[in-house]
Amino acid sequence: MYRRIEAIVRATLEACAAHGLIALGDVPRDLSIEKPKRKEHGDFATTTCLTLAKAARKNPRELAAGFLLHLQDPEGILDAAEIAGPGFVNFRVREPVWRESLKQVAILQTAYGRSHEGAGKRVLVEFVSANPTGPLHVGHGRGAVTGDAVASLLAAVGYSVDREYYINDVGNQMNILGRSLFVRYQQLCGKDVPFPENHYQGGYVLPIAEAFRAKVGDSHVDDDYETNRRFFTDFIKDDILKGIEKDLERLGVRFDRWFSERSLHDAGRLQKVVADLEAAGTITTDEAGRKVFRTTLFGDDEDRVVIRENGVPTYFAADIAYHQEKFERGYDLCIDVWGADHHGYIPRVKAAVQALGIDPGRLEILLYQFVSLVEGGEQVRMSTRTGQFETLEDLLEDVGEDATRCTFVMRKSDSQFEFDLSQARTQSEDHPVFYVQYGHARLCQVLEKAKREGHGVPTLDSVDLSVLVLEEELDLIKKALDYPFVVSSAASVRGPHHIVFYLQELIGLFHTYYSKYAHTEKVVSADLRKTAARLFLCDALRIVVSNALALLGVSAPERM
RNA sequence: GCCCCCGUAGCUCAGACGGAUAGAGCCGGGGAUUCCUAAUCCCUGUGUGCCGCAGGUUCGACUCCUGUCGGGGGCACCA
Repeated sequence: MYRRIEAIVRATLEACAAHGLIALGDVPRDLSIEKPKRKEHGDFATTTCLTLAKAARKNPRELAAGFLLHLQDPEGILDAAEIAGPGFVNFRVREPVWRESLKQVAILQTAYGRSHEGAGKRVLVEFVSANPTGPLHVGHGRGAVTGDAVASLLAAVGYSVDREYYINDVGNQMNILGRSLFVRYQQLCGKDVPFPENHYQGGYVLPIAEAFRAKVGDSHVDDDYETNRRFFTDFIKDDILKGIEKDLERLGVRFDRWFSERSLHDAGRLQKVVADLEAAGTITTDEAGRKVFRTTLFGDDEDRVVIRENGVPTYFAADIAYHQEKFERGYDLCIDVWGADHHGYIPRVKAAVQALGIDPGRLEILLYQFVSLVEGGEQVRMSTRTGQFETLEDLLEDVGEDATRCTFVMRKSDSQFEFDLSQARTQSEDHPVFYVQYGHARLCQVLEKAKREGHGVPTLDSVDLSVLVLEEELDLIKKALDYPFVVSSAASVRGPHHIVFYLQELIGLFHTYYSKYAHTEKVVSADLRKTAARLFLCDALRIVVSNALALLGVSAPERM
């Protein structure tokens, strides 16, 4: 519907230009069709007459009058178009057009809401990518849900999307982790060794040490850790990764690929990319013998070391190679979902991408702000190293998968929010997600009941929607028809939270409708024409809600 | 010191490109169920929401610019 209004406005503007009212060159590409907040202002409104007034050197209202004079509505979908306020033009779409349009939902079914804006483009969303040094905590949950929902949104608007987890399985943290295992293992074997400072103290290491001992016995107690490092790090890393995968699976997050940083090292990609950039002159060797990437050439604050004096590459070096590798795989767009603590890292990665000859616009960094946990008014500090954190698993256990996902996805990712754990646990049954799910269940049960009484959802040709004359019914139709637009705009701003708000509004309208007419104009009644039309409407609503929930990764129960 | 994000109702948050009277949910009070699910609905609440504050741009600013205050985060040869 939005598109049809846009077409009318554009055609009208062209007609205006033909009559010399405005210059065609002044017509913006984006016509700013909006939905008025107030119902009296009609179904759609445009502000183009206000914006064009200046260039046309005309009074906005006068221009709007000219606009109406040349109104192009060949399909005759408009009921009214009028000037309002300083120069708005409000449109009211004919009711039969609205009703008829509802058939789109039934025609498209699960494809309703999808579009082709991203058709032919491949995008890679890389997210979570938490170091495999401990279980996922609540903060990671936000990154996981955000990344997953954004990926789904992009897929819904036609992109071919892959989800990827980058495993930082190289470096000092791995080393410390391996030693944490080693020492715990030694302690289990009865050896009195102190637990080193700054190592992973979390309780989760103990069962891993036990499993390790169960597997290898006491034979490695006296190993020299340094020479046997890989043995320990691999064991604990694999174990932790398995746990991470399990938590994510439970959250409904599945990756197409788990990409190991080590594989980049093993394939010699770091050396290669460094050599290439050296040849290009963007990496130079300094007086101390370090190789430095001159990211300042691309707008970074300072140059960044990629190969240390001792020849060991930095994490950044791996990241350059990783991004190069990602783009080489043929993605048109790469989205990295990072916690806000990494924001300082953006300029150098952008610089790297640019130095590699890739348009930095093809790399998008989506930051999500931290979740600050509050328990009974007290701030809960989180640290993997000290083992103090609320795990994602516990949260899932306490509040459930759907509420957890919804909690994260209903907030704009770049706003910080306070998560009250005690409140989340005690009030989990009041969560907005259930409001929406209940609405879905209610729709299903109405359809179910109708079926039991011999009323199926009518076919497209047989249904007569003209009997849907109640104001609430038209409101519902309009809202349902808004869905594709909501999906596109949510996708373009990478903001899945818009879907949640939309769902609440849609379901709210339905609950109101349902309750208001529970005694008078029920869906299933003796009036067969009304019953058929209303079942058609309910089924359309069910489709919209179910599609939207699927997009968010939240289940759509048929009964509750 | 420099950089990034946030600041909207008592609380948690929306507010798409600058537009008409800035919205939800939660919380408090009252009511609705012989009838498609009451995990729902309806009414209502104290609060004149100085949209953190002060300027600026504009016909018009919660939205854009500058400054300022408050909160969070960053400023590694850690990942």
